[in-house]
Amino acid sequence: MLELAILGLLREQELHGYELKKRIADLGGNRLAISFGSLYPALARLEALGSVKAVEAHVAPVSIPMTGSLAGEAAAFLRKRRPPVERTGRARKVYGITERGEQHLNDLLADPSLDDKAFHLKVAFCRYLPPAGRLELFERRRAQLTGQLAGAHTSTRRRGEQRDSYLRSLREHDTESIQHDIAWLDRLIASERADHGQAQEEKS
Amino acid sequence: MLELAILGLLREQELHGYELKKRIADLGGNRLAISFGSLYPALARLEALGSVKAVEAHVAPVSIPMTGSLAGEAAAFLRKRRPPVERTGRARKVYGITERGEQHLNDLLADPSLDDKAFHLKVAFCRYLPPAGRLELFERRRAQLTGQLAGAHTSTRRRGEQRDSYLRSLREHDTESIQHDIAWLDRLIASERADHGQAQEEKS
DNA sequence: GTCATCATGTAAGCCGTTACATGATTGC
DNA sequence: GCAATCATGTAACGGCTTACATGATGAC
Repeated sequence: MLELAILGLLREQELHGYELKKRIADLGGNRLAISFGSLYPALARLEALGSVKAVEAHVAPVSIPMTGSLAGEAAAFLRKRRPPVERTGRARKVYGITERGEQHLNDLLADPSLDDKAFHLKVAFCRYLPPAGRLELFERRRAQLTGQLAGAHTSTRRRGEQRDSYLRSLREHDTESIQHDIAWLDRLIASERADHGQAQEEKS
Repeated sequence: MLELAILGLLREQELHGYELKKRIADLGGNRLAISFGSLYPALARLEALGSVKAVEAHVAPVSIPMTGSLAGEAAAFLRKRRPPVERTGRARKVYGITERGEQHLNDLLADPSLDDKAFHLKVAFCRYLPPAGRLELFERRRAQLTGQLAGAHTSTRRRGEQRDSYLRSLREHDTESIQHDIAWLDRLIASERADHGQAQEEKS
């Protein structure tokens, strides 16, 4: 979950831990906020796995031109030349995603777990999935939600349930929320299929 | 969280572990499902704390009349008299809430944490809260959600954000969902205030 | 000169999970 | 007789949190 968020964000741009934390938090209106105590060890883990590696910061708009790719040795040299005292607080470690990391991200996006948080993240990064993978993701989630809706129907009306207006209101609101989610998924699915159809046409 | 669910359910009726698990799961359309590996230790913990105690099952509509309180010794005796071979699978341990447990439940309902799951459970059992506590619960949640909405406004429009239609759609849908939640809370709050007003009138 | 913010990390602990072990009852 | 379901528990492990430790920079 955390790793999905990290890799997804790094895939777009190199970032250091502190910044990653902020981005992850606002990736889901604070619902996905995580602590440093889990972020830094996660980064270390990903680095050990080779999914991520520390790189020189070309963070400030222009610090050293750096025309695109500047291989590992040079980057490492530059990083070591200024351990303390720069222009920033305690030395930042800027991370970038590796090729292995991109594969790792693909794996995480494909994995079948679909709890609320995981699904949110997967949608946030589903642009990195092939169209078929996206469609499958949306449809799996849809099936899951319709299942929950069916469950709500049959489970309703236990003793008490009827008398307690709060519980009744809660269930009603839940049902509406799920239906709202399903309607949204249906729009996503429809537009995905439309794109797919278009792509097919262009091929022929 | 687990303890809140257990105490909330036991406050209404005595139940055994296996049944509790099912009830907890459908208290939130499977979003709150928990495993036995956390349920049974939690029950043991609550029993050790004196919030809950094992009682004789008067589970089948009428088994033994049991006029109200029948103290621990007798209950234990009855329970031990039939370890295997009854009418049920492996001997069930039926739990009931104690007075300490009711206090414990009140404490848990009052505690300030308000993540999605905790809030869901608190609403499910808010009938056990005094009217003022309910109102406070709803309003704290409302404030939290409006905060998230404000955050979404300012954080939008990072690089990429604009171009990625999935991320845009996700944020849009999130915003709608939160607004839907707030509207629901507003109805709850209004009706709570109406009840409160009525209660006040009746007093005078 | 002191406070807020930026920045990285470690250690202890909580709360939950999966996997395993056990066994009785019911229905086919 | 065998599988599904009911029923209770333990052990190992995972992922995240809080609290702590450290320190630099910039603003006032």
